[in-house]
Amino acid sequence: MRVRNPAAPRKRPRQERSKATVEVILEAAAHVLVSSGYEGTTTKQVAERAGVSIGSLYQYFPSKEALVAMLVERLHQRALAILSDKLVPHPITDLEQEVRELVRALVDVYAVNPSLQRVLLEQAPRIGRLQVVQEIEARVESLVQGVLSQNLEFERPRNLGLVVFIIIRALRSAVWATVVERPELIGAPELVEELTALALGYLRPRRPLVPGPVRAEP
Amino acid sequence: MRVRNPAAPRKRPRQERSKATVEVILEAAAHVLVSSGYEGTTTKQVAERAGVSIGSLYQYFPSKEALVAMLVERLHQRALAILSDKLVPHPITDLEQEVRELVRALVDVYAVNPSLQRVLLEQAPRIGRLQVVQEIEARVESLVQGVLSQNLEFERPRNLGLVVFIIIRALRSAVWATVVERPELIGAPELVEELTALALGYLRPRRPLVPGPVRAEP
Amino acid sequence: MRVRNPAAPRKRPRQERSKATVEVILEAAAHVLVSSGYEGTTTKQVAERAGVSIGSLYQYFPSKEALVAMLVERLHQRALAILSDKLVPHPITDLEQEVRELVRALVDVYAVNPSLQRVLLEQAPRIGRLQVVQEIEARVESLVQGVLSQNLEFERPRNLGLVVFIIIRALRSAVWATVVERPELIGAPELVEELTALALGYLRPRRPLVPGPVRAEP
Amino acid sequence: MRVRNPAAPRKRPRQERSKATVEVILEAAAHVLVSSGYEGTTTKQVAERAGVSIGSLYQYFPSKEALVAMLVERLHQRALAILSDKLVPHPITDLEQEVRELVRALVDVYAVNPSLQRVLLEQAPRIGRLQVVQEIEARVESLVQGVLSQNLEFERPRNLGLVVFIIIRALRSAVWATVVERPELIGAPELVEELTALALGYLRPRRPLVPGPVRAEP
DNA sequence: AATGAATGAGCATTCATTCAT
DNA sequence: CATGAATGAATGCTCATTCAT
Repeated sequence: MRVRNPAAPRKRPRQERSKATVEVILEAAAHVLVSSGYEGTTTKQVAERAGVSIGSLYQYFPSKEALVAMLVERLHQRALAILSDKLVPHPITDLEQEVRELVRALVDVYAVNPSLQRVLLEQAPRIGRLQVVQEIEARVESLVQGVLSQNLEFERPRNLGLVVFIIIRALRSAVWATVVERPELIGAPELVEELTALALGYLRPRRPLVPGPVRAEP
Repeated sequence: MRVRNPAAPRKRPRQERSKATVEVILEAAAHVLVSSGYEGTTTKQVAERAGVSIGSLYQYFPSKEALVAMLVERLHQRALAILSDKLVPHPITDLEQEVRELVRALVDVYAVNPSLQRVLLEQAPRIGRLQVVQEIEARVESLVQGVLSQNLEFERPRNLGLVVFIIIRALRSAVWATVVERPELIGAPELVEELTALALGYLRPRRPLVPGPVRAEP
Repeated sequence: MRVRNPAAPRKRPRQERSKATVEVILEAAAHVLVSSGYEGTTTKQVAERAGVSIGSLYQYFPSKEALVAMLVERLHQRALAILSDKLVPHPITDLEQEVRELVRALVDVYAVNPSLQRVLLEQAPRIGRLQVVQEIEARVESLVQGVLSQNLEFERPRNLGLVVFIIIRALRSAVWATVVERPELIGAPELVEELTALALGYLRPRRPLVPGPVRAEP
Repeated sequence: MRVRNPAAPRKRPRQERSKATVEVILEAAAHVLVSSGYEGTTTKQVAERAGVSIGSLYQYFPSKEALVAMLVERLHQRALAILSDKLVPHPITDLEQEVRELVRALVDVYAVNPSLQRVLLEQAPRIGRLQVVQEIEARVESLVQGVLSQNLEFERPRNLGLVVFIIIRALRSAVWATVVERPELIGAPELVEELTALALGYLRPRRPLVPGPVRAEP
């Protein structure tokens, strides 16, 4: 009766050689996943590309799933680190500027190895729906809702939950699509401006959030 | 040894019985794909569910890939049919109403058998990137651009291509996410209103597109 | 979730070709099991020896275990058929003759392909402890006990259950050992005589079971 | 590529520490063999349970087979030690008593760690047919034959070799079966009596072996 | 000696596809 | 045209064994 959780790394490597091997395997896995997709990726391919034996791969990752799970976990830890700073509840003094920065952070998150993210998030079965992922999704949503609820007032009654749901999906997908289909736009100020306009135009608060010179358009 | 293009249907069935068999196989394939995912689907399962022999399946589809490709093609043809009506170049008299209807059409497109669309669009490797699909994508984009370029004038200079790219991705993903994650909202007028607001807020033309009473908010 | 019983044959072959394939596979399996032992037997070896592809083997037997289980079942069905006739409860008129015949039947059972029986009964994990086997063991024991309890009277009080347990093991192992270690003795009347003497000497009833000429030794 | 005889221990440990390590490994091996069977036992498991590295295990045993062989050898040496005392050729004065003691010795031999004996004798491939084992088998057989030939006279002409062969197998298997299937009977005087009866009833000499009071039953 | 990371042949099993009937 | 038996390359994974440290 082997009941080990197949998505847990087999051992925490302590020695240098081990750590290096783990890294080399993870890098190879990322590469192969990108070029072959989840199902198309074989542990043998990964081992070969990593320049280690198939046995070594299984020394550190008890299954193909565990290998991919480790990659997914790393990905999300990085994403969370980038986003959580900006999403700490706080009074907003300049909505436009804050949205702009959030958009920039979002672009940063998705701009790193998007092909890998695609495979990991879309194709990897269940793994993409991992605990960590769910948590982060929910957390981002509630952070955004928290920030908005304390700082916005709409012209008409709106379901804030739905607004948050929509704005997150809209922004994320627009960024995502840009990264995948128009990578040359990454880093262009124009992209950030347009996405900021998308968000602000949608939120469209009743009155300027900051006292200041009257603006033609709130 | 694959020598033929494996994504082309082996024959155009002309006889009634053949046509029926093809339909029955496609239905079975759709069903199995939804319940087992792309890689989890076996041609044998499909043949069994269709009530035909595996040999017959291969009579009509030279490969598993061709079978799935046929399904993808039909999906996109249906989507195109739904959308193209609304996207014929024409002078816009009521932007808000047109956008609302486009949003409704979009919801209609994605609300039909989303589980199947999910499998077909997300999991099926390369097939999702089929020629037909690319063409339809491009066509929708150019239709939207055509409509907008003849009817909109922005407050500030904007890259219309980028605007179209972004608005399409934003709307499409928001609809898609709703279908997948909040299916109970499908059909709710609230959803259509919010998505319409998303689009209009982003486009935000300088002045009302139609002569009429001055509105506080364009 | 595949929960098929792995020891059940995958299909009941109805067609001639199938039946022949099954037989050819079972023969090959028996051969390989004898020469390589249970663990040493690979499905590939079996398929090769049978002259069929590995895929065909799995068409008829869903696992290595199922393949061996089928062999075990056949073995025991044959054994039971041979023994059950002699063990129907009945009044014994000539104990010596009956024991002699039972011994002959026992020799017959174990004389057929003993090497295979050895592998199947000793090495095959759990399979050897299959339902059928347990049932047959118990049935033989109770049949023997039934026959003896109605026909024997001992000089001293004895635990009949233990007597039956011992006599069955002693006889069976002696036969078994002969088959394995002294196969040339199979069929020799001498062997049957000695084994009969072993059984009768152990049972040693108080008085002759049949009226007849006085015998020096009861 | 195995070049050395894989069943020979790699070195004769001379130092205390080495000897202790060997013992600890053997104990661990015994334990793991019992709980996992021969094929289920991995050298890694054994090393871990022994608290030594896998490298150290291979320092003392060149192969898994050699490790098991050492255990088998020890088992048989112990058995031989127990039995050979009773089997030194000597004039028999009280056959019944001698047989009884031999039976007791036999029970002692098999009653110690029967689970391990089972694995070692039944499952371990070929190892069970080791040279040492064969020798011991033959020696016991000849010892028994020696004792009997000098002390017994049968009513009818019998093949003494066959008699010895049968009685050894019958007794041994009955004891073995008891140990495995009815362990609660080990140590019960009843068991020894029945097995003694089995042996005496089979040998059934023409006349009492010792002068003394006439007995109703030899 | 001791360690444990690394090795890789080998295994049971699956499934898209072919082709004789 | 239909059938389904047959095919066999390919996969994830194990474990006895080696060898650099």
